[in-house]
Amino acid sequence: MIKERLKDLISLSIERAKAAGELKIGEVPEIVLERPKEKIFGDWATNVAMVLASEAKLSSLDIARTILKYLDDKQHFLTKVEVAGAGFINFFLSNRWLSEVLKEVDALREGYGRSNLGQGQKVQIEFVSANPVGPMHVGHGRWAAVGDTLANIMVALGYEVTREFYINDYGTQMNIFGKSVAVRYCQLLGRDISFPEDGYRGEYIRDIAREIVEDDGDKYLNLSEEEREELFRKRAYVQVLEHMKKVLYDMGVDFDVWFSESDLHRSGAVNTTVRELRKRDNVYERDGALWLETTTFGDDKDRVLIRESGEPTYFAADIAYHKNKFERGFEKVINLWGADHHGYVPRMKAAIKALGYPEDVLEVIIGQLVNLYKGGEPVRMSKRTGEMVTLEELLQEVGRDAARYFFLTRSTDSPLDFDIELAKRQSTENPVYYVQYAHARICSIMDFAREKGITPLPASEVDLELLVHESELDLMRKLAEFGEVVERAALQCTPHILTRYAEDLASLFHVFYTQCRVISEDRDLTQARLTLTRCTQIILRNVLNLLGVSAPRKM
RNA sequence: GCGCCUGUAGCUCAGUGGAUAGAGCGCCGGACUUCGAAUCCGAAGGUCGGGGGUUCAAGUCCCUCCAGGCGCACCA
Repeated sequence: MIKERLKDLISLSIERAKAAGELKIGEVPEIVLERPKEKIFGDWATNVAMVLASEAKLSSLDIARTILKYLDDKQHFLTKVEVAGAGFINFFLSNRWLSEVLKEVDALREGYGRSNLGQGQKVQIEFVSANPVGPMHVGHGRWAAVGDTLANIMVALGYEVTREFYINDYGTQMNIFGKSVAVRYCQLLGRDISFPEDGYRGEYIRDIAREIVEDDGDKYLNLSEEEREELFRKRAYVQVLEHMKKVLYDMGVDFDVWFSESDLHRSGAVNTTVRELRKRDNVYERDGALWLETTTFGDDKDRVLIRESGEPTYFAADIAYHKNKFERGFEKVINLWGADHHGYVPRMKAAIKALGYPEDVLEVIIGQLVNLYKGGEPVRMSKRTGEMVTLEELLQEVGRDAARYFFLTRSTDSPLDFDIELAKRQSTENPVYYVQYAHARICSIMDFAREKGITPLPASEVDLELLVHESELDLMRKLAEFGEVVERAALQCTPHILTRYAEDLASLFHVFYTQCRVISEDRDLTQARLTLTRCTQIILRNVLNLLGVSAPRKM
């Protein structure tokens, strides 16, 4: 890596200056190299002179000049080094290293951008985990896109990733769900009973009931209320779950594990977990309930594990779930939760500590909510009235590529305003089409070359030093950044930076295309530019692939 | 009241403690006899919510205030 070579070069220079008595400092600090925002400041810059200023009791400019004086570029991969601004040292690399980048891209293809950073570390990413009592909303779509993309990125970096969906198929809401379907069923068959106050009022409940009537008629009318509710709960649950799987699959998300909360109760895992917490002496009884002392591990109040009624809480099951995750050997567990659950984080972390696991094996990404708009007007959504736009409808309206891409353009810390009208109306100006257009354009150029009887040569046989135009160099520099961007997206859990990268890359290609003719009479230059074009195509595909967005040949 | 997130161009948002704060959309003006004009070029547009502090350097870190969102269950 060029960056490491530069660092060594700088360290060495500082050592020499020290030895010569021109810099009176202790240890040579960690050399920080950054990519300047402005290319007039070179390919890389370091702030080390400014960092040393106070210690060496010299102006940062003087230090920078001293470092420069002792810099020894034996290999001549630098074309220029300068001191600038408040004491930056800017490094300008020869264009040869950019040619090397093209050769690497061309050789590695879809492997470019991948690495073994993760070293096979076992990571579990739990996301979406929507309650199986109704259709998913657009917020779930955001977590689906973010979680799946993060998983793609981590897989590319050599982590062993499991995508997991936790099914909350237990507890009061499931009972209410069964009851809601049962009441609608009876109503459809002419019984005059009122709908429960806390029931799910969505139209989909009626649809499910109607299907049951169509399939089996009135044969469940004679069952007891309890029997009917239980039967319908199971039947409706399966239907809802299958539907969620289908919608997520249509969105390109394929979970490895669908983990049932009920199983934790059935298998006794919840009881075992509570017993272990008891054994560790972190629980106590009060008001007839069993409490976990989460406050000793950073929570602001203690939490109930077993209710007065003897039923374990959702929290107790969730602790058992996380214990199960660690028992399965995951070294890192990432949960994506909506902002409406952020208050839950300290208690979950506390529970993990209470079980004796280190706190940082669990990382919770809190994603802000999605606000839906239609033509500038907010769309009111309410679970109670059942008035909502489902993820399925959104996908049908705007399409998978646009939906995924849109969900990934913003930081998870920012709420996402999703205007359906806008997304549809702007469909041709949507950034996703901008990026895809660049790819389609490249495909078209490659076809054109073939029609002209030109066979593109491998990068290693092409004179890439011919690529000297500003737009060519800019494009190559952007290609060179890809690996770092992918790594940063993984380490900071910020998949959205990939969409920005994709747009930058597409933009630089469009500029290059406008300013440089790819296929011309100059055979060597044509080959060089075809190589650059092909490498751009490869990276566009790689980044779109990570985002789960298609790279069309034609649009 | 307490906690978390947010506040950056007309709008929607980027911005790993560094140099002249960026992009898309919108608005205005240009560019197709030649590889895809779903493109490109140019112009306009900013007290980075306010005030303190840390630092050689703050949109970024700390404190405080203001505004908005979301939480604060023996619900899930």
